[in-house]
Amino acid sequence: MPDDAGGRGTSSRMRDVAQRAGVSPMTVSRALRDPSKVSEPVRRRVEEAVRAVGYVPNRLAGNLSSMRSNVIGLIVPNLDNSLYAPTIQGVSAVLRDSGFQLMIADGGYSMEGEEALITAFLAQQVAGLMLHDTRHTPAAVEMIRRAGVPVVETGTLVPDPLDMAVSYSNHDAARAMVLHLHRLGYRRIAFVSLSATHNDRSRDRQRGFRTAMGELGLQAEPRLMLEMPPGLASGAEAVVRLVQGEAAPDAVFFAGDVLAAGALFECQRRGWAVPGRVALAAFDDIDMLRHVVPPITTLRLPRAGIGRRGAEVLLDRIQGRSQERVVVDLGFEIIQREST
Amino acid sequence: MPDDAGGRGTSSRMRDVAQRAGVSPMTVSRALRDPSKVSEPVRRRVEEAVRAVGYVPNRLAGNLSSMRSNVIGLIVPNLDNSLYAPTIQGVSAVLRDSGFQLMIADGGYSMEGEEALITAFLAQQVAGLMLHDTRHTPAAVEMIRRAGVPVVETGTLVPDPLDMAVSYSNHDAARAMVLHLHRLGYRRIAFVSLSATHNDRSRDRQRGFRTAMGELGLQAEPRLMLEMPPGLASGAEAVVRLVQGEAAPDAVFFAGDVLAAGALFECQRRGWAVPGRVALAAFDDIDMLRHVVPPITTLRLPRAGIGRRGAEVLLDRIQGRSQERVVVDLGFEIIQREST
DNA sequence: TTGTATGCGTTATCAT
DNA sequence: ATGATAACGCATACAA
Repeated sequence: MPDDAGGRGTSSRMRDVAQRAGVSPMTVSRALRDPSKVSEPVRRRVEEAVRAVGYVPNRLAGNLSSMRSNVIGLIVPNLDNSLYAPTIQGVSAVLRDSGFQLMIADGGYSMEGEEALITAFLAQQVAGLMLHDTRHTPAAVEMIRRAGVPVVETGTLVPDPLDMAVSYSNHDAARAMVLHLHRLGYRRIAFVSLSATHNDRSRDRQRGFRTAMGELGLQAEPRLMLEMPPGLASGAEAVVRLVQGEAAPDAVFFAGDVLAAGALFECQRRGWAVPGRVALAAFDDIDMLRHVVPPITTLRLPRAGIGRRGAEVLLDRIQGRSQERVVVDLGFEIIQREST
Repeated sequence: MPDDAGGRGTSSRMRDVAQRAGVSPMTVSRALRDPSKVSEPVRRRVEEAVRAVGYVPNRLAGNLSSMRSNVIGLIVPNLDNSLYAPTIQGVSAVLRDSGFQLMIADGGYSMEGEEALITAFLAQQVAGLMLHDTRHTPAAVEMIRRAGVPVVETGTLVPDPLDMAVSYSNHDAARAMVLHLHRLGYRRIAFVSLSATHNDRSRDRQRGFRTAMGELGLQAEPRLMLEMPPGLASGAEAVVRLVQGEAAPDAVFFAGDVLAAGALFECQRRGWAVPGRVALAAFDDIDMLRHVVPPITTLRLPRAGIGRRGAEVLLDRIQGRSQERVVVDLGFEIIQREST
């Protein structure tokens, strides 16, 4: 239907614009990047020529020539999961009017996967990196160091970030929820999380749980600590196993929103009163947890803020507004609802 | 902590590798891109030199020189919403081992926003574009045509795609659900969707609803057709307004999973039997709908498949395996559950 | 204010 | 099988 006969379009270059405007390519370059550096009539002629030939600058060439880059690379463990949507959205919002573009990939919960992506992103000459994971292969660390690109780690607050960090403490958040449950009167508190093997967030949350239980002089019984695969069904299975087990807990703390929701739905199906039969608490405040019956007590994490602030500190460094290697703790909130 | 004294790292170039291996840069280039074109000993020396200097190729320079690109641009209306997560994941999975990178941005439900992003992506010299929206500004269409980049539109099946299309028919899906509800015995069917003004999917679903009602000889009463903002709360509000209105429906079809879930939770709160007092049907099968009580009847859409297949047809064209301008209908399924 | 020469790091092309 | 040379499209540095 288009009249290009199926062939590849032939995009115009700066030279074409220059000819049409009766100036040199260099003047076109200036007129486009800093109009104030060019006389008014020339500026107008260039603008007109740009429109006339439908000129779209080639940023590859521009970036190569200027030794700069307008691309930010973001690596998350997983894209299927909606968990990172708010973070990505936050990054995207900050980048939108900055002239920077966002390159995204998922590393699949493996350090090797992440390393491959870091290589690819560095090859792409990204101006900065945002990494959700906080554990990396030595090779990845070495590459990043050599390349000298600014990096923000966002998954959890670590004592020794690669470069910068913007996050919250998974350890402290988990600990805080346990203390909260204790204040509410719960004593036999169970903990359900995803596997900690390949996930530093889960690991930190487990540690936080143990820390709190220790502080309270309570037992962190192995029978009451479960690791489950992701998904609503896992939450359902976990709550059944715990409540019907020998050492039934009075509260179950799920280190994941989806797990908690799955557990609640299972309780609804079985007619188990929440929190009468068992109290439920979650980690991460997705909208759903507020609307289910009963609404679920949870931790509100700064997901979108991490994206926004992360992108901001990265741009600050890239654009030379700051040399600092900041570490930002965006904190968390406990949202007490009717499930506890 | 790193010993680079805070300075930008100085990455090695092909020339450095070449010197170390005692060959010309051109030989290094060949050794890296097509090892079979180089002698065995040279290949080994190059590999060793690459490792020794920690060489990471500069794909910007490579792309510029070869007039090719290894970047795919994806524009979705929204990133906050988890709706597009499976699609993005599908694209990402196909691209993972292809050597292509994914650039993502959100256009914010506006054609102007999309146009700006298309410009930015073309400036970035993307090899192909995936657009979720199927309506575009004339300027955007013209730019794409001139650039000659392959494009896949994924939001809904349209009669005249820009280039290629991989999707399902929102119209047919909505129609099918209405016919399904009718077969189940429902006659007063209400329809709740997002605003159709800036969303071609919503518009198609509304049309599908009207088509079906017409075919059934039923009234598509304006009182029973609501447009709501997104969110669980909207679904709750909608179901209350409808059920407590003068013309209470026996079934409400929500053109959105979140709206339907919000409605169900509201029914739970009010003790309204579902489907006794009112039946609920949804559009889009998120995991949650299967686990709530009662599970909600819905349409299963090929979200991930759209991402996968879309990326595949794009790569086929980019890599010259196909010249065809395919249009792929991935269909949909009705999932009958207990809410209807 | 504008233009000229040169280079960014790689690959295409043509030689050897 | 390997190398020399010339682009790719633009921006830096300097000259006019």
